[in-house]
Amino acid sequence: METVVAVEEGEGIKQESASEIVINRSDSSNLIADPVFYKLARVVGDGIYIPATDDEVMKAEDLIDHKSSLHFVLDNSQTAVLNSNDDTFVEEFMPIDCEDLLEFEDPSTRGERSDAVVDTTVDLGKLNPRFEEVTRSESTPVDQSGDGKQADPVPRSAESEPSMSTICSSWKPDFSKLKGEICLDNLSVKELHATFKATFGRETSVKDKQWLKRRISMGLSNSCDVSLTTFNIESNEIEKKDQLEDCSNKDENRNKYSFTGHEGGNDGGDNKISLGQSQTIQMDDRFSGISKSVQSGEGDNQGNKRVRKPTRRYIEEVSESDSREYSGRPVSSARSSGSGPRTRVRPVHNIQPVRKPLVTRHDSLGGSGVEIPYVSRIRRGRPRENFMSLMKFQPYGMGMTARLVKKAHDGHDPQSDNDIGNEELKATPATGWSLQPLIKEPGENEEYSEQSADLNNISDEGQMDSYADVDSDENILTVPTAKGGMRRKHHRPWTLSEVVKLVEGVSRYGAGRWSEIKRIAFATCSHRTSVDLKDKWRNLLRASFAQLPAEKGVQNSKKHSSIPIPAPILLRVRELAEMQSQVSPDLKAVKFDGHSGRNVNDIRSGFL
DNA sequence: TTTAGGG
DNA sequence: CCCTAAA
Repeated sequence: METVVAVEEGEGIKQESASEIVINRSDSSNLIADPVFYKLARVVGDGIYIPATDDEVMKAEDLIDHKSSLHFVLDNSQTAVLNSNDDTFVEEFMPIDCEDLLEFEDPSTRGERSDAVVDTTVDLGKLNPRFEEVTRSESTPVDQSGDGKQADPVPRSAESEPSMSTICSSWKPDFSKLKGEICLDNLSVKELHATFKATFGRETSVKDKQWLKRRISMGLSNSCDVSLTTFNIESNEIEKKDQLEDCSNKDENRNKYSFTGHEGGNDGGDNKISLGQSQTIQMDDRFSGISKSVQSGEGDNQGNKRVRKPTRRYIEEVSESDSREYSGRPVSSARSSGSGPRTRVRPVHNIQPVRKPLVTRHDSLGGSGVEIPYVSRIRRGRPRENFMSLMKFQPYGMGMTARLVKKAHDGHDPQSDNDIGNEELKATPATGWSLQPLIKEPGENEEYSEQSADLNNISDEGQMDSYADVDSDENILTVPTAKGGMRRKHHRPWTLSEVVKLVEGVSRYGAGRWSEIKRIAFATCSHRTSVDLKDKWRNLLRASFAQLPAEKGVQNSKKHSSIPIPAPILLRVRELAEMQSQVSPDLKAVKFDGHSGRNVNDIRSGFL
């Protein structure tokens, strides 16, 4: 039932294309759902997984299509199984206190999930490639006895999962509130690119509309912790490339991704994205920071041997090994383990820990594309709330993985690996002081936590927000822009997913409870202070009332350089504002022209 | 410390 | 985004 698609690469990471795609399919045919789990990743010499690039993902998808007409089954109730990996992951990597979340949880939805929700999972592979496989492969070599047994329908990886899903399952964003529909289908490739960028904070060169749409929809649906997201493809099949064109032609207009979910129901907020013709993707999404309660100090001992934290030594080695350029794969002690790259999978952590002492980062601000030296960060503001808890579990900043994700635009660039490396270097001073375990100094701690946060982001489909993450940190300096102006380094554009999280947060807690929202929804985003949220909300409000009337281009104003915010989001913003009486009188005038078919009141029905 | 606003 | 005032 689980299929791992891996692209293996030679050690020289740079030799990008020398990779082969390996598909291991272990099937336990007995599983009812027979869900197919695809994970796509590149395995480098050390056995380290590198997140697949967009291109790779595409290739893999094609490959999959051809090879077997696997149909992605959706039905049934194997949810737990599929999610298990994610949960496990979360358990270990996202040790955030869940209490707050629970607080808002609707009791009625609790515990219902098992029967009500059916997350059949079809991981298209692009979803969260690396974490999953890493996680599971470590404990269970693919296709081994554990999984294959009939007696045990549930993959071993599921062992420790239940708790999480139970606890947090109900905590999902309700996209139901996004009444508008996101008509990705109407967008041109170019527009899709813009949206893609807005969503993930990075660009892509993929021209495939279908792919872009899917990707974007996924990105929208899950904000940070994608690891928890599962998609359901009800149509049985995922249309592949052949269809690419068809889709664009036939369903150009009617094919829309719409968020319609219903919160109170059984699914407790599962969201569905209707793909128009025949596909329905169900997203089991939750607020970014969800995590299971992590009280046990170790949190990962019980039953999971899956993930191990990198040893300090490892980290040190890595950092020492290269101060020049990140080759893409840490030297890693892992190497010594020796078995074939494919068989031995190193814990994700190994990948990232690299706090490379590199010193520059490519900055695209202002379009000048300059290399900017990294400066040690100065802690600013408040981001620190959840850090302790985070650090507790992942002292070494495993979050790096996230960075591994290529932000590469589309993977064509042979150098992408390097680029990534550079980005990763970012906050680490050349001195390497950051190597020391957390608990050092405020600044450092923060960094670690940020990394953790990054992890979450990545998980989803691989790389959303990766760009943003990289960019974050404390680059307080200003950067020269092409135009000659000086721009603040700090500004990190809001990604669509962040916006969505914000909106969700406001819907739950209400505008004004910024700190709450920050804590919960942005727990994993160390940047974005409550003030930032507030400011962003202010902007959203303005934007929503300004642009809605036109209700036109979802993201047309290209001139505004800033990321376009999809109309549906703005709509939601407006609704929330209205219901919360945040609307200023003058703006109100505009709003009553009757668009919203839905009553604003039900927006929060499940909450407050 | 967190909010609300102004810059 | 930043800064500041007010709570």
